[in-house]
This record gives sequence, C-alpha cells and structure tokens, in this order.
Amino acid sequence: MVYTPRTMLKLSLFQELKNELSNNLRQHIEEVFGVDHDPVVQMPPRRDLGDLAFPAALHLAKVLRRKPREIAGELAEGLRFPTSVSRVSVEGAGYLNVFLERSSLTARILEAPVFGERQGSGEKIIVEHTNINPNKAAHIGHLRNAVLGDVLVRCLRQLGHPVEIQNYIDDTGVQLADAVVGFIDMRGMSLDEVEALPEPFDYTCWDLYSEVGRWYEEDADRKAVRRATLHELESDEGPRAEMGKLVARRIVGRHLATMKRLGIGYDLLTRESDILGLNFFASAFEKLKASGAICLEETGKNAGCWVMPLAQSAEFAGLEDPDKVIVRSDGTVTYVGKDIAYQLWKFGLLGRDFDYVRWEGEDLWETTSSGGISSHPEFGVGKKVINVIDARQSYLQKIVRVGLEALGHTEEASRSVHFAYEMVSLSQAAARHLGYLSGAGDEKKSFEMSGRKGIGVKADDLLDQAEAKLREMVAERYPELDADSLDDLARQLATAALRFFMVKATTTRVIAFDFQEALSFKGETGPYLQYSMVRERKIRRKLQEAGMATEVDAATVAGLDAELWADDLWDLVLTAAQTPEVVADASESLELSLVARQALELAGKFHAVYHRHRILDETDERLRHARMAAIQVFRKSSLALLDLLGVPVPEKM
RNA sequence: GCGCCCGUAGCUCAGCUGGAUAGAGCGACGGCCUCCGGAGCCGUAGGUCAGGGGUUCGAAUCCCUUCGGGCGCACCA
Repeated sequence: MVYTPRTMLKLSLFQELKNELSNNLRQHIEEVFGVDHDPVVQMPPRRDLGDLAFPAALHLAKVLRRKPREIAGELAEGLRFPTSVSRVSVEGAGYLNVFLERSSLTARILEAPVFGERQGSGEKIIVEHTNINPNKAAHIGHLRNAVLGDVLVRCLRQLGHPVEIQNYIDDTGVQLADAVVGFIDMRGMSLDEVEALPEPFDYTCWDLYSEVGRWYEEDADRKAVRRATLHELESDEGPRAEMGKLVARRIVGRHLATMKRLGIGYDLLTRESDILGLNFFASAFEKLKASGAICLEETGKNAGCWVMPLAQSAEFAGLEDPDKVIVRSDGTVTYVGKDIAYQLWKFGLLGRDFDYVRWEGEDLWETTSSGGISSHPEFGVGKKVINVIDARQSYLQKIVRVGLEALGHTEEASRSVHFAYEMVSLSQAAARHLGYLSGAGDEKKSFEMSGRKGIGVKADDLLDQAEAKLREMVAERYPELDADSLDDLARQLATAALRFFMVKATTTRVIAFDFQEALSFKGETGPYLQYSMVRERKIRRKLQEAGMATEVDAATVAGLDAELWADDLWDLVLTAAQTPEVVADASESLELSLVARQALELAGKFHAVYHRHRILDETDERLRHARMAAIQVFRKSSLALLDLLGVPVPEKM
C-alpha cells in the first residue's frame, strides 16, 4: 500500500476545487510561458460571466509584454480542467473564466458537511472577553465586546480549536472602590442593608457611581476615603473589603444574567483579588527584575518607582515619557503590572496557579485564593491568547506584549493577540433622546459613553425595549399565542437583532449607537436572517402536508439537466459553498463582520429566489428538484452561520 | 507634539493584498399577496469615492501631502 501524505487539510469541498483548478492553471502557465505564477481566484460579478475568474493574464501581461486577452486566449486553448468544469471562456479585459457543472457540484455539496476536516492543531486558545468593572450595570459598549468575543469563540471552536473563555473581574480597582465609598460613606449603609437592596442591583449601582463622582467634587478631602478604600480592597482586610466583595459578587451575577439573555457564557471568571492574594505579581516581579526588564528609578518624576523602559522599542518611538511605571513609589502595583503577571499565567509561564471553585453551582468556575476544589479542569496554559479589549487600550496591550518579550518569551509575545475594536458611542439623536443634550448648541455628531458620569444605554434596557417591540409585532401576527410563547419568540428575535447589530459593523469603526437603527428589524438585521429560515421551514412543511418529499437526494440532483439551473438559483448554491472560507478568513483576521455579511448575502439571495422560483406549485418535477436542492444547500450553510453568530432560529415569527 | 482609527448616495455603512458598469440597508417615490406569510421581493431617483499631487496600461483601493472628525500617549483601570 502506498502512503500518501496529506499536506493540506480540507476546509471545504469548494476550496478544494479552487485549489485544484489553481494548481492546474499554474502548471499550464509554466508549460506554455515558462513562468511560475501562482494564480489568484476570484468570483465574476455575475453568474452569466462564469463561476470562477482567474485574472492571471492581467498579471502576466506585464512580464510577457503582451495583451492580456491574447494571453488568456492562449491559456484557455490547451487547458485541461477536471470534469467538474463545463467550459472556459475569456471575458472582460482578459479574465479566464470557468463555468462549473451545476448539477454534479450541487449534489456533492449536498452530501458533504458544511465544514470539512478540522483545521485546528488541538492547541488551546484562551479568549478573554467581557471584563466589565463590577460596579455598575453593563452598557451597550460592553455588549459589543461580549458579542464579538462570543462569536469569535464560536468560530474558533467550529474550526476545531479548543477554546477556554475567561472573563476578568477587576474587583480591587478604583471603580469598585467608588461603589463601596458610595454605599458606606455617602449613603451610610451597612453590609446587611446593601445585601437587602432589591434588584436590579446593578441599576442602583449605576446611579450610585455617578453620584459618587459628584460627591467627591464637593469636598477635596473625600478622595482620601477612596484611597483608603482602595487599599483595603487590595489588602483584603476590613469592612470595606467585605463590602467590596458583596458588591462585586452581586454585580457579577447581574452581568452574567445579562449576557445569558444573549446566549453568552464563560468557562472561568478570573479575579484580580486572587492575582493579588496569591502573590502572582511577586513571581512576575522577580522575573522582571532578574531579566532587567524593569529597573528602579532613583531620580526624576518617577523616583522610587520600578519602571519598564520603552525607549529602545521602535513601537513606542516618539513617546513623551519613554518609561512605564510598573510598581508605584508606595509599593503598589499598577494595572499593567498585574496584567503582565496574568498574561504570564495564561501561558503557563508564571509557575503558580489559582485555586478554583464553582460559581454558584453552575457549570462555570471562578478563581479563589484558598479553599479551592481539588478536582477541577486545567485552566490557563494556553498556546495562544486573544484578549478582546477596545482599541483605546492598544497602548497598554502593547506594553504587556513588550513585557513578555523583555522576559525572553518572544514566542508567547507573538501569540499574544489584542483583538481591538472601536468603541460604541451615542448618536446625537440617542443623546438627545436620553436627555444628555442640554441646549441646542451642541453640534457634536456623537457622544462618548461614560460610566462615571452615568451616560450610556444599559444593555438590559435595550434588550427590554427590543423584546417589547418584537413581542407586539409577533402578537399582532399570532393573536392565538399564549404569553409564554410570545415571550419566548420575542426573546429569540431580540437576541438576533442585538447580536447581529454588534457583529455587522467592521471592528475599526466606531458605532454611533442609534435607537431607531438598533430597533429596526427590516433590511440588514438579525430578524431578516431569521425570516429566511422561517420561510424555508414553511416550504418543507407545506410539501409534507401535500404528501410530497421534503428533500431531494444527491443522486437525483446529480442527474438533473444543466438548463434546469437558473443563474440566481445556482448563485445561491455557489454563495453557500464559500461559507467555510469566509469563516476561516474572519477568524484569522479577527474581522467577524465578514461572517455577518456572509449570512446576510445568503439570506438576501434566498429571499430573491423564494419569490422567483416557487416550489410547491411547480408541476415540472425536475425543476422542483433543482430548486429544492438549492434551498437545502442554503439551509445547511445558513444554519451553520446563524449558530456562529449566536442567532436563534425560531419556528415562526 | 507623537501614534492609531475614520472621511464613499440625504442617513448608516460595504468595497481597500490595484483590475470587469462604485454596491447594500434605511429614508423618498412607484409597483408586487384569491398568498410556499409583505419582518419579503422588484423598480426609480440619488455619488467630483474629503481636497491636491504621484506611481501605473489601469487607483475608492498603493505612496506623499493638506483639511476635517474620533481615540490614545498617568505612580486610573
């Protein structure tokens, strides 16, 4: 038996076909022109121009000093492609276009799973996302983070990578300290009283947080209380630490509930207090000192601090202050310092580990400093770490990476990925609607949200509004439905609407949040995708009711005549076939809007086909089979995409 | 001052490893259900791709530059 090494894993049938054709063409170019050229594969803009386009002749024109169309013509002549290609033609400026066998290819796609063999190496990827300060309700900016993180995780897992999802809880920071000061010093409340506060506790804290900000300004001495509180939180001693624990626990519970509404979950909650409690930084500190990555500043404005010099790094050229403080002159550790320790732990480089307990009996773990459960899954020790953090923190994320490099962990530094996305701001209309615009003089186009000032749209409020509006729409159409079914449907539609809204924007663009836009459910929206699935389902149900088969098998499809495939019908199949590549691209480039756009394009083509090519009242059985096959292919791809986007598929709407 | 992001139709945005007539959605206007549900489909109007230079057979796309807008550059996280 001959052993054939498998150099390339198959992502999808379509990609495999493209690779095959590319290789054929490459070889042919070599034979005819004696040139080594790796051909690019594109899709012609319209199906009547072909299914695949090779602009090779356009590229070769320069080297060969000949007209592109001439070159393409010569290439087309002796080219031998596999039987899945029906014909080749020269189009436009000199594209070599390929027409595929529609029936046989559709049949093969129908049989194959959407995603082929697993691509992953089996090495764990750690994705950190959400990371909301535990002192207030989640707002729509946090939603963008969580949704992007969640979609990324779903894509990576689909592609075969083991993924661990971590949600970092900063329970020793100033933001939580402010909440503690608010309850104890400003409102004079006891631990029991705070414990007894009714839900929604995160809403209470939202208001409290902005009040504390104003309270500080009334009297300059009050900031001293915050410093003392922060110190107690860090040392984990005293009543303020107790209050901090209570507030953080209740708020985290609320955040988890909010995210659960959108189908977002986690494997592990890592808490900053445990990083301190277990002296993670002490280990990192020793390593940093030993490697010379940080040094003690003796003079200047940073006197008494341990700083990381950044001047040598080209990435930080032009900085006013080329040093970053890691340990303050009072001995406390900055955020970056803690983050370097955390990042080291994620890669298994710290030489220490947390203790772990279950979060409130759920299938979710949290770190602890002592008294952990002995039997827990292995956490950390990732091969690659992706931190989903907004673009404003690019500078800090860079420092963490440089820190790893300075410690000699260049490999891990290169596998430390900052998934940066731009923030969510409020549109002028939204700001006005919420009463943040005092006068008419403010002409700004968008307004940054601020937890500190209490400016923003709470995630739960937005979800509530979306659900209420959608519930009305469903109730109008289905007056006979009971309250539970209505709630359930409204939830599914609202989840789709908001998740899709957050993913469809490219990551480099600031989202200027607008209520009208976010609460619109037609056009490029989640419900538009769901509607296509509802329609597809309805066709099958009608077929069944009419006593007809609801599916066609591959053998039948393979035997269909080529002329049964209208261009738009075939185009639907071809678009669906590209799904795995789009997902792989999106995951690799961290541009998840590509997944959303693919789902949109598919749904759009389905809707058009739905109107033009009816199935139920088509008397020609062969035509019916071709149309059913196209829709089956659509359904498989679309279901896969909606799953990746976290968009639920309702039975009706 | 230095760095990153954005500037494309009235509005919100795709397209950016250069290539086939610059595309969607919303809004506007006009059509399409005795129905596989109109949360849909089809059509019309709407664009000096911010301005200026350059590279190229070819630029929304690459380079330079100017002008707008956003965000970073803490002993805050």
